[in-house]
Formats: sequence, structure tokens, C-alpha cells
Amino acid sequence: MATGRRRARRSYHHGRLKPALVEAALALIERDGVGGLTLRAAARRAGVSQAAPYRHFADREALVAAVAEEGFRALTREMAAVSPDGTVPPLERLRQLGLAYIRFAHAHPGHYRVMFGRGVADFSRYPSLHGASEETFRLLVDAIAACQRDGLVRAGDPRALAFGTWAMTHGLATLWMDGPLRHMTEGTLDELAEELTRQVFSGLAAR
Amino acid sequence: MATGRRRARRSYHHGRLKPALVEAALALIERDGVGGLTLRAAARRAGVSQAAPYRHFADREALVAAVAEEGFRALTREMAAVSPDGTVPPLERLRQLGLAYIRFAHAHPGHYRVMFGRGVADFSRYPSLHGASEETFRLLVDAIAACQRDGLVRAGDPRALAFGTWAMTHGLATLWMDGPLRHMTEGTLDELAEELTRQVFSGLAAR
DNA sequence: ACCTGAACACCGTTCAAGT
DNA sequence: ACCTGAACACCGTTCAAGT
Repeated sequence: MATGRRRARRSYHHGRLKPALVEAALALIERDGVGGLTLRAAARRAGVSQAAPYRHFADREALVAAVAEEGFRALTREMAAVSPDGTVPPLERLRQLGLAYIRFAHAHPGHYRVMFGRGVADFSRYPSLHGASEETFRLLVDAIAACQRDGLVRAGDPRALAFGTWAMTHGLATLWMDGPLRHMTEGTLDELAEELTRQVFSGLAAR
Repeated sequence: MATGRRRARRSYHHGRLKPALVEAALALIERDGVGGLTLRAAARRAGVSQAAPYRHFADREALVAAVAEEGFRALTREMAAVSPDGTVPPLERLRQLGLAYIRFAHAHPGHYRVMFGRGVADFSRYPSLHGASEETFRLLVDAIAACQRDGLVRAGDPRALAFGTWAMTHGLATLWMDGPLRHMTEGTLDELAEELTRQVFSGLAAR
């Protein structure tokens, strides 16, 4: 929106086409869902020809990967904002991380779907996407390790414990967005999230 | 493959085009993944024109819904085969249901993705698909209720308890197929499944 | 070094016409 | 009642040509 940028916008060389295409892709997802994310539509929105994106992205998947990476960074940012000063007790902090995760999926369902859908066949082919998703996961692992240090969570590889927690959280998010929980209101979802939080911690066992 | 059917195959009227298109769609998913499931390719494989499917399916989504329904019926069949005679104790049976679920996802990743992907925007628009998915879920709810009757699982709405279990199982399946667990071998996955089984039952709590 | 225009092989979907 | 052929508006992707 800076005038310096506006001046360059309609020249032959865009100047910042790569980020502009990612922005356009995000806007398309927001408006039309994941199905609306096409290379041609993004190019149109950025005001360039259909062939221009190929100077910056090898193919459609590479643009999808860039959008997914941006999503992981945003999710990490929101999770990192949960009690950054360490005033919240570790177990309550773990619970709040889960809620932040579910709320991100709720607020940005299209973006979340791009992050976890089959849009990128293999994260390891996009190192910076892979790194961004690892960073998100590490936040969760660290929170569990903190609980272990306080004797609140049982012993064991915190990564293995984190997978279960992540799986349930991710499962809840996707069952809610695409599955049988589709029509659930946000209030009911919060209730269910509370129930699942209890379940993550105490399991199904009687007594 | 029956000769009676073969005779009719190349006549102007196919005769059983609807099921033939579903079969073709399944073969396409198996071979090319979910992206290969197109109406035109299914028509080609069934030996009819590109417009013919529209006599039997309103649009692409309707074919996807038929494929997804077939998937839920197959999954229900495999889960129902777990100790149908009631010789396995309820808690062990619940565990085996979870493993059967994960194994289905492992054996038919494309089909599983169609069942849980965004391919069908709203199950309630396809009553028989909705019914099939409810039937799968009911198997799990019943197994949990049986555990409750034996005092093995704590009190509470078995449907709410089942959601947590399902979410974790589904989350594990999708994280494995599309997410950070992508490159895990089946052996490691079985180990993780055991760990998660323990986690579903006992939670993260210390002691 | 970056972008355009035209082209090719695909889609989903519609509709008049054929059997 | 069911299927075909041709058409339209989209895709992803490539490539010679323009600036």
C-alpha cells in the first residue's frame, strides 16, 4: 500500500511478484476455499499474465507450499502468544495451547486445510515448510516436557506423548471442519474441547 | 466379469453404468491418487462418453460421495469382523477396533482421503453416505458403552468419549498419511499405535 | 532477469441430437 | 430412458518472443 510500491505496480516488471502471489492465494482461499487456489487466478489477482508465476514457483504445488508455510508460521505465532512470560502453570498452558490450535483451525479453515491437506505431497521437498511445521510441533513437545519436569505428566519420550496430543487436537479440528462434527456450533466445540482436554490428560480409564 | 454382462458391455446402453463408474473411480484413486478421480477419466474407463455420467450423478461431488459411502461400508465391515462372537474382552476389543481403523487407512490411503477429505462439502446432502458414516461411528460408541458396563471405562456420554478416541485415531491416520509422520514405517506406526492406545486409555497424567 | 501471448492437453458441465 | 458429439469456460504448463 506504500506509494513507492504503487508506483511500480503497473510497470512491466512487477518487482515483488512472489509475495504478491502468496497474498493473492490467501485471499482466494478466504473467498473461494481451497478449490479457488489456482495459479491462474492468483496471477490475475496480482495483475500479471498466467505464465508469470512460473518465474517464481516451479509449479502449483510450490505456491501451495509457500501458503502452507505462511500458515505454520502464523499458527506458531498464535501458540507462542500463550503465556509467553511463564505465569500460567505448565498444565494449564498445555491446555491453552490446544485451544489456541483449535481456534486457529476455526478462524482459518481454508488455510488450515492447505497446511494439512494433500496439497503438498512431500514436506521434505520444501525444507523451509518442513522447518516451519517442526517449529509448531516443538512448541507442543516443550510444553509437555515442562509438565514432566513438574511431575504433572508421566515419564516417556515427550515427542511420542506429543504425537497423541497433536493427533487428537488435529483429529478434532478436521472432524469438525470436514467430518461429522461439521455442524457443531463454536460453543459446543468449546465444550467438546474441554472434554477432550480431560481425556488427553486422564484417558478413558475408570476411576 | 460374467459373460452375461460382457455381452451387454459394448451396446449403446451400458446397463449398469452407475456401479461401473464407482468401480472405475476406485481404480483411478488406487492408481493415480485422489487427484486422478475425474468424471471424464471414470467415463473413459467405463467405455462411455464424457457426458454419460450425468445421467447417474448430478455432478462430480455426487460420484465422490458414492465412492466415500462405499469406503465407510468397507471400513464398517472390517471393524465388524473384529471379534464378532464376543470372545475378546471389551477393552481389548476397543483396542483392536482402533488398530483395524488405522490399518484400513494404511491399506487404502486414497479411499480414506476421499472419505475424510473436503471432496464432499456436506454429508447431510447425501443421506446414504451420512448413514454409512454414522454406522461406522456407532460401532465405536457401542464398544465404549460395553466397556462402561464392565466398569472398565469411566462414566459419561459414550458418544463424547468416542469422539476423543475417534479424533485421536483419525488424527494419527491423517498425520501419518499427509503430515509429519509421512515417512514412518508400518512397524514404527504399530508401535506408535500401541503408545496412543495406552494414551487413549490412561491419558498423560503422572502415576 | 522478468514478463507476455499463444498454444496444448486436460478439466467440469450443458445441451441438442441420436438410439 | 439412456447415451453421444460438440461446445464453453475453465485449468496447469510450456515456450518462443518481447522489455
